[in-house]
Parts: sequence; structure tokens; C-alpha cells
Amino acid sequence: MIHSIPEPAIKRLSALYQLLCRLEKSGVQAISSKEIGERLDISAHTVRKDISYLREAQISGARYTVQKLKELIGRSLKFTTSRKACVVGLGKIGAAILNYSRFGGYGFDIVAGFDSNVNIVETLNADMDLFPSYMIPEVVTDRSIELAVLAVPADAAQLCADRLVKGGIKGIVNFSSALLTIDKKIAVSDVDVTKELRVLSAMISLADR
Amino acid sequence: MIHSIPEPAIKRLSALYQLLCRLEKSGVQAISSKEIGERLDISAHTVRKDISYLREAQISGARYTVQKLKELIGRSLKFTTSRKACVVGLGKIGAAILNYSRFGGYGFDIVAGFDSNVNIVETLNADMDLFPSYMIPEVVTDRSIELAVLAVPADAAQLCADRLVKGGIKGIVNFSSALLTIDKKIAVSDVDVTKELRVLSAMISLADR
DNA sequence: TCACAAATGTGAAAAAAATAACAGCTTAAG
DNA sequence: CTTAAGCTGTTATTTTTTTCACATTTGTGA
Ligand SMILES: NC(=O)c1ccc[n+]([C@@H]2O[C@H](COP(=O)([O-])OP(=O)(O)OC[C@H]3O[C@@H](n4cnc5c(N)ncnc54)[C@H](O)[C@@H]3O)[C@@H](O)[C@H]2O)c1
Ligand SMILES: NC(=O)c1ccc[n+]([C@@H]2O[C@H](COP(=O)([O-])OP(=O)(O)OC[C@H]3O[C@@H](n4cnc5c(N)ncnc54)[C@H](O)[C@@H]3O)[C@@H](O)[C@H]2O)c1
Repeated sequence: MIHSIPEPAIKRLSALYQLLCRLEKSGVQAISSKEIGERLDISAHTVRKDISYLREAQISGARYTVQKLKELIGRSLKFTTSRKACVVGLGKIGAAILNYSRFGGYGFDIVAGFDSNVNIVETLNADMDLFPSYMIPEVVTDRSIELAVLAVPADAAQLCADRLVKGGIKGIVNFSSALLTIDKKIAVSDVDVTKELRVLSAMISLADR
Repeated sequence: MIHSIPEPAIKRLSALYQLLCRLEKSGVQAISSKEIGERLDISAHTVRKDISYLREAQISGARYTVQKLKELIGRSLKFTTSRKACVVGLGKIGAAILNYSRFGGYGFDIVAGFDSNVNIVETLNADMDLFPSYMIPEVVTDRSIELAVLAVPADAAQLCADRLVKGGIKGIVNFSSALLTIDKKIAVSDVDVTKELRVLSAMISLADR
């Protein structure tokens, strides 16, 4: 059964999937757990254990076939079907992400952008449709958007998150430093540069005691 | 002794520090572990446990004094002294971070920017000095820069990281999807939006089985 | 064909982290 | 002053995650 893969394992398997995509493109046919471990900076034990959570053994004894392993992980973690995403807040960060062209190649399709500033909505040059912020619930529902990147100022984050939830969003990448109060069923990933810097700073301090 | 605080605890304490800064500004004097837990979405047990790693008890029985707790964490994790940082790669993401004005208030001082494109170095409008990429080692050393935000294309990331290391950098926030091969002593935090989306995608899939 | 070096898959052991339990202190109200 | 409710600090317990060990399988060269 596939339920209850430890969350750290899910993260490592996601990274492994990306590695396998790259290896496949560059024509590599097979790879061992040891080599994977070196690339991802984790132990070979962990690599094999993570793969074993997927409960679908490949041929034991032989190195992993890149293509087959990629398919196995993709199927298990549902990376196969492309998911629709949107960007909320089209300032510096939001606009950069909106126009980042490489998401498509990885199975994400940014189909809408939102901002409260009508001027931005009307003038920003983008390949997808842009809407004013109040239309979030409607558009998210109508277009079956599952993921959102939230790049608004901290004090607007909760309001926008609520609108996304109303529209039925399933996951949010939150760039603001606001801590969202949100239904547990919705997956949230916080990307706070200030916090990252602070954690690094602490680790540096504690490292050299 | 302060050594060996679990890494998850360091991250939570960093978040707590930020919360305490905000509370102090808005004039809150005291707060309980229960309230902290609600704000940070962790249990009150965990909050108290994390604080106990710092081995410097406040008055037991009374709620935490915001200011004192902030000072304790700041002193223990060395958030008190401001650290110098730089940005490498002044494209969309890099330029946004370079001009983000709020880092100063949190103890980070962005004192330099680097790009291989001389045109950008010369024309970009910024408050700090900008340099061509080959000068990274020299400038990092001379100005005692400890932290770097790396926002270059994936295929340039390793080269830039090596230059930063040569200059004596201590921590890197890496926005590219490249996996850096780097001395264990240097703290690295990867911020890969594509990977975040993928992890969210996996969690969504596994949640509704 | 056979032997052997090199892999994998997984149950078991160890380590790490989260959670709980509770003794003892604090504050506030009567 | 006394009591009761509420809170912290820390030890104990449980759960989660990582690491290990090894039986078993593959591919290769003589
Ligand atoms: N923009 C996004 O939404 C997004 C999303 C996911 C990941 N990323 C990643 O973040 C990184 C930055 O993204 P971006 O959109 O800002 O890219 P960008 O192309 O706008 O900017 C990259 C900058 O790096 C500079 N550069 C190239 N080689 C360099 C070198 N050797 N030394 C110094 N500078 C160099 C370029 O001149 C350019 O200014 C990339 O790795 C990208 O893949 C971006
Ligand atoms: N730029 C950085 O380097 C940086 C660093 C750390 C954190 N952040 C955080 O990331 C977030 C985005 O940063 P940015 O630099 O792109 O900010 P920005 O100010 O450039 O853009 C914010 C955008 O959000 C829009 N907005 C405001 N309220 C809105 C609402 N209710 N609905 C929809 N859109 C709304 C604004 O019109 C603006 O276009 C902020 O929370 C910021 O604090 C940014």
C-alpha cells in the first residue's frame, strides 16, 4: 500500500524524480543507489529505503533503470498528470514566477495571474489570462486550478489565501512572511527568504560553537 | 550547554524569534506557550521543549516575557549582530531580493551584488555596490560577507558557489535547481519553487489516497 | 558453466524527535 | 493570608525516521 510514506521521504523522492528526469535527458540508462546518494547528498541506505516505500520492486541485484524508476516514482506520487497553477500578487517576485518558462517541462501549467492593482492586471505582458484579485474564487473553481503561488505583501496574504481556499485550491507556496491560518487539508509550503537567512545564520553560529 | 540543538528546533526557534519581534513592536508584554503554539501552528509542548534547549530558564510558572525571550533566543542563536550578505545573479529574482528593503530590520545587510553581465552591473539601480562576477572571492573576503543569495541559472550555480566559497562565505540560499557540491561546513538552503510545487503535488495525491 | 564482485529490498536495531506527564512556581481573587 | 487555576521546565514515554545488516539477485569473465 502506498499510504503513509514519511514526509521526509516524499521530499527526497521528489528530488530524486527531478534527478532522474535530467539523467534520462542526458541519456543515462542505469544508476545505483550509491551514485544517487552521492548526487543527492544522502546515504545509499536512505535511497533504497525511500524507494522501497513505493512497494513495487524492480529487479533486485541490478542497478536501477533510470526510465523505469522515474516512471515508478511518477506513478506513485502522481507526477504524471500536469497540474494547473496560478500566481497571486504580480509584483517583482510574482511577475518573475509568472513568466518563468520552465514549469511546463516539469508538469506544472500556470494558467492565471491575479493582482489587486488593476493597472498591473491590464498592462503586464504575459502569456496567460490575468484577473483582478476578487475573481480568485471564481477562476480557481472554473479552471480547476489546484496549486497557487502567493506573492503578495504579508498583510494581504491571509485574505488571498482565504479566497484561494474558497475556490477549492489544494496547495499553496507562500512567499510572504505571514503565517497562514488555514484548513489542515490544504498543503502549504512557506518560502521565506528572511527566515532562510536567519536559519543559516543560526546554523553558522552553532557550528563554530 | 548550547551545542546540539536539533535542526527542527532551530527552525522553529527562528520562526519564534520573528514572532517575538513583531509582538514586541506591537507592544505585547507577555505570552504563553499555548498562545505561541497557536500562532506558529505547533504544540505548546514543543514550544516549551524548544526553549528548554537554550538552557537558561526564565521564571518558571509565569508566562514568557516577550522581550526577555526574544533576547534569550537572539543571544543563543546569535541574531543580535547584523550579518553582511550579497546577491549573486541580478536577474528577475536576484534584482527583487537586492532591492527588498526589509532585510535590514531583521539583521541582514546586503552590501554587494554580482552578475556576469557587465551591462546589468553598470545600469541596474541599487543602493549598494555592484561588481562583475569574477570579483566575488575578493569582495566577499574584503567586506567580510558571510551570507549569499544565489540566483543564477542552474548551469552557472556551481561556478558561483565555488567563488563564494573561495571568498570564505559561510552560508548560501540557493534559488537555482542545481544541487551544489560543496564543503559540509558551509550551510546551504535550497529554495526551489519547482521542487516545492512538486512536493505539494505529491502530498495532495497521497492525502486523498 | 561457475564463481564472485557488486547490487538491491527489507526486517530489525538505533537514533532522533514529538508528545505527554507532572512537580513546582506564579498570579490573582476572595 | 490562603487557595485555586494556570503556567513553565524537565524527565519519561511514544512515535517517527534513519541507519544497519544480510539474504538474495544480477552481470561478468575465465
Ligand atoms: N524566475 C522564476 O520564477 C524561477 C522559478 C524557479 C527557479 N528559478 C531559478 O532561479 C534562478 C534565477 O532565476 P531568474 O528568473 O532570476 O533568472 P534570470 O535569467 O532572470 O537571471 C539570471 C541572472 O544571472 C546572471 N548570470 C548568469 N551567469 C552568471 C554567472 N556566472 N555569474 C553571475 N551571474 C550570472 C545573468 O546575467 C542574469 O542576470 C535560476 O536558476 C532559475 O532557474 C527561477
Ligand atoms: N522581493 C524580495 O526580495 C522578498 C524577500 C522576502 C520576502 N518577500 C515577500 O514576498 C512577497 C512578494 O514580494 P514582492 O517583492 O514581489 O512584492 P511587491 O510589492 O513587488 O508585489 C506585491 C504585489 O502584490 C499585489 N497585491 C497587494 N495586495 C493584493 C491583494 N489583496 N490581492 C492581490 N494582489 C495584491 C500588489 O499590487 C503587488 O503587485 C511579499 O510578501 C514580500 O514580503 C519578498
